[in-house]
Amino acid sequence: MESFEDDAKIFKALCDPKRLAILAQLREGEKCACVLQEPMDLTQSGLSYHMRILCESGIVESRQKGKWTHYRLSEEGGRVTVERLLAILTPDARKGKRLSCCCRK
Amino acid sequence: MESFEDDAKIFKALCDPKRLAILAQLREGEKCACVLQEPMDLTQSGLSYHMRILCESGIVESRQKGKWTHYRLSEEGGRVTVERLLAILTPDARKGKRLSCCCRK
DNA sequence: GTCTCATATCAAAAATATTTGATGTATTCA
DNA sequence: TGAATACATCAAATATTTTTGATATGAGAC
Repeated sequence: MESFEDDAKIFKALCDPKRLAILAQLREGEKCACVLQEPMDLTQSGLSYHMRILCESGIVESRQKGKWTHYRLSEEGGRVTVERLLAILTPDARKGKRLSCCCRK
Repeated sequence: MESFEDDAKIFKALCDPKRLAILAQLREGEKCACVLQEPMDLTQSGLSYHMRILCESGIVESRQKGKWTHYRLSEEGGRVTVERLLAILTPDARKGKRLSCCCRK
């Protein structure tokens, strides 16, 4: 079972507008860091910081080729992310659910 | 079209372990604030802060009943959240995609 | 009406995340 | 080999989020 911290880390990757803008670029296909940085309001080290968060969440994968780093959406990472989201948001069907009663006292 | 900020706000609700723990409680069904707070390491105002973020994201709905506030997962909010996640993570199938070439210079 | 309870809101403090600029490390190219 | 390029990493500055404690609001009980 995933911990709340592990799940939080996945969704942390998605909660920043700049990272979402980066992901939007990656939907078009694999891109290297310099191409990703070009249209964005980010320094080189700023981009590197965000790419690390995206990669550590599992949502993005990277590949070295010579002096370039190429980034792409991870199929597996996306699958896990959707799976975790559904697990978090799907009501529990178990019997004997506690009611919303506040009159315990 | 959703803005990156709007989407970020949705996922911001999911990127904190305490909020994920609250959502886990709500999977069991509707609960009032005092019931939610009981098992958590949160002050009353701390819970209220997190509930606001969850409600503003659309993922949770609230209902007043006398002096109690009852919270529950929003079916519509969940649907929108999954939809946005898929939109963000699904590769773009458009023709003419830019390649990952770094050799522009 | 007054009292208590459940919750929201506010401002200050504390914690965490992001940005920035400098520096380090490979790698390519001359 | 030495210079330039692409990127990562680090520490300090800045910005944002979360926590805390005090106070406000509104409902029900008395």
